Amino acid sequence: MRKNKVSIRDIARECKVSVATVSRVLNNSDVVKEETRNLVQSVIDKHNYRPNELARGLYTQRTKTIGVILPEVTSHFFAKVFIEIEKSAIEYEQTVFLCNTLSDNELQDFYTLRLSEKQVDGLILLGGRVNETKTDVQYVNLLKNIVYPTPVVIINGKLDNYYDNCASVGSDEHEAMFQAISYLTSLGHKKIGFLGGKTGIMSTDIKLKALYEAKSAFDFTMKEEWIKLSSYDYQGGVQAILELLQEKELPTAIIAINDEAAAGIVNTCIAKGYNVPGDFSVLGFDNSSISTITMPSITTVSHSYEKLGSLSVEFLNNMIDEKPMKDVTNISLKMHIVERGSCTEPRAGA
Amino acid sequence: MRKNKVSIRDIARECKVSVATVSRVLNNSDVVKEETRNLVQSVIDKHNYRPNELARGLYTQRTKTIGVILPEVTSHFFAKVFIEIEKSAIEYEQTVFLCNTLSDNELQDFYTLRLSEKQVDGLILLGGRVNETKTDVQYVNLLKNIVYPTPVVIINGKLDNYYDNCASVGSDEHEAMFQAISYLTSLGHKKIGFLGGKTGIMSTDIKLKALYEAKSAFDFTMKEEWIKLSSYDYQGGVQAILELLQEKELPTAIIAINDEAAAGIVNTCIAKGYNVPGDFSVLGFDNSSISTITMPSITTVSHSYEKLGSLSVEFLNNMIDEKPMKDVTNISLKMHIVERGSCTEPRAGA
DNA sequence: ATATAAGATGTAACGCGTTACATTTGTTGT
DNA sequence: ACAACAAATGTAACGCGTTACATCTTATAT
Repeated sequence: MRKNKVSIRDIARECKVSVATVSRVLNNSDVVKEETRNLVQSVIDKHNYRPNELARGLYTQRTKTIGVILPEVTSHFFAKVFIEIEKSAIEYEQTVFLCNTLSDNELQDFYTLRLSEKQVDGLILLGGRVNETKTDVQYVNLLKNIVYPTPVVIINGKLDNYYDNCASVGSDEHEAMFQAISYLTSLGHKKIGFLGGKTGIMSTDIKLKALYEAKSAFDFTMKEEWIKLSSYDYQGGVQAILELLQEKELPTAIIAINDEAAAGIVNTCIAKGYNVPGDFSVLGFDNSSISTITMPSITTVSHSYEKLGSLSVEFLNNMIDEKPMKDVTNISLKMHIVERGSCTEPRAGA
Repeated sequence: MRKNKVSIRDIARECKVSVATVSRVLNNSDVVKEETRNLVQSVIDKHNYRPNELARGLYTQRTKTIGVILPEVTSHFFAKVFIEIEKSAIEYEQTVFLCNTLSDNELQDFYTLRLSEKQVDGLILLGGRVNETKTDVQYVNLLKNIVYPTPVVIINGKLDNYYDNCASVGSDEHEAMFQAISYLTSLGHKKIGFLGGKTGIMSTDIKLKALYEAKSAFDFTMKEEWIKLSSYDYQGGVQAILELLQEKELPTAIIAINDEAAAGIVNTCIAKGYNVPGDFSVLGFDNSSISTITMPSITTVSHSYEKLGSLSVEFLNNMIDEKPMKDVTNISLKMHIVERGSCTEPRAGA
């Protein structure tokens, strides 16, 4: 096997000291004599020597590496969370593998396995097959059999009844929906519709549930015909609003499953000659970049991205270091409204 | 040091064979007797044993891992290229570290170092401090001193005069600009402006240069007052078009530095009561997701994302495997126009 | 039946940094 | 000057998979 760059033994030889001493210098052990340390350090610098993290990890059983598995970074939501995860990971001196499953189960299995073989210290799962509505048994078994005991954090999901070493962090979309309705009713809206999304997917189910529950807490009407499900993207919004516009009676405010759908709704309304927010106030979710570029820009309920990232990394590292997590292994973060241009009071008499 | 999961020695012991034999089974060596292979495989399956990639990499000097360093995955362009890189990497059985520099030089240095310590087989640099217009000497020295001889691929940049083991892949933005102008003049436009971007940044400089050069090849006029530089984002587009609208004479077609700026231009024009594409045809670059959601949607010059990703990974792996690269170590890919709604022939008499 | 080749498996060194433990050097006390 | 202890450094095993080389079986040839 061909020899790699300079190794710790090369440095030791040149300094006429043992590898242990060089290692001590590398790890800032305080037992090394100042003089020796200087000598060793100078040789290290001279050769630009950097310890091989593979060898180090092999012995210490710690790679300072974590894996993140999510559907697609091209989605703004995932990209934002990822960036925050990375920012936090850096504080723990960790580097992160990013794996995009493209919503393909096989690919998710494959990456999970790969990351495990690469001895990641922990795994963060995002938007995958484990959420509050459903748990993919097959995938959970993979985790149990192969990745255990590597700690796992689920973002917007829950797993602790199935996997020992895990925690979860998520946004409280139920409460967020209440905030949304509170906001719209306080503007004076009494007729609220809901567009986009798909049943069976967590964030749709949660929001719909909250919508029904909110009826007793706030003063508004919400008819079945004002709920049009479709999908999570721009086209989903377009399709849903087109269906809604068929109805004889219409709501004055529309809550969209997310900002992409909201953008489709806003643009379609305008194309059809309606005024937003004049005829319809449109409220989105997620605070995606798209929400700032439509005309009007979209008022939205935002995740606490930074907290989402930092808490998941913190939880993960608590588990990695086997620190007691107390009772808090599952946290729901509050979302918050970001006011922009797509919501106002309803037109008088509407 | 506490013992990790099952190791190859555990498997060997249970099978009463040597570790070499187990290793042979793992690597599908054909010298193992069928019977032995079955025995070993059954024990491997029984324990869900997976070889430790750290140990494997330590010996083989190959981690099957590559690093990608870019400014920010939240930018759609980078996210799209990244996804394509990952898709190709999987074919080489490689997993990828993603590092976001947030355009911070120190962070870029830090990650470069980290990836090198982690013994990545190769590095892909994207949108960083090495491009065709400028080369950050300090960073290049870091590469030379620390990461060498690890191969490096630069996307949209060039480095081969400075670093031995490198290649580059990029989009031919010069030619793309000619395509853009050819397209607009063929629609009948004779007055073309250019908005957004910033001199000193490669893609602006290249496009401007092409714009001037195109004057002799196509029949159109382009006045200095129709060039308004600003930045690469939505706001940059807004700002540039507002400045342009101050001029007494206006172009009929506008080329934007990218789709984000184009979106700002389109929305601002509409807000100011102009019609797009009626009063102004607006042409963007990059084929970002934003180009499909404005009204009208934006006609754009797209990168060949898939090729950008696959070629950079292919080049990288050629270098990793020390395959001869022939003369081709720098490739410029053709861009192509994606027609959407923001360009038509100019209004009669304009 | 014996030599020779081919097939199968084992042995041990290797890649490289870390650390428990052993050994050497230096210091303080009397 | 020598014990007793502290400080500094060295030795070697370890983490774990791979592979060159050695050894042992079994098959083919004569």
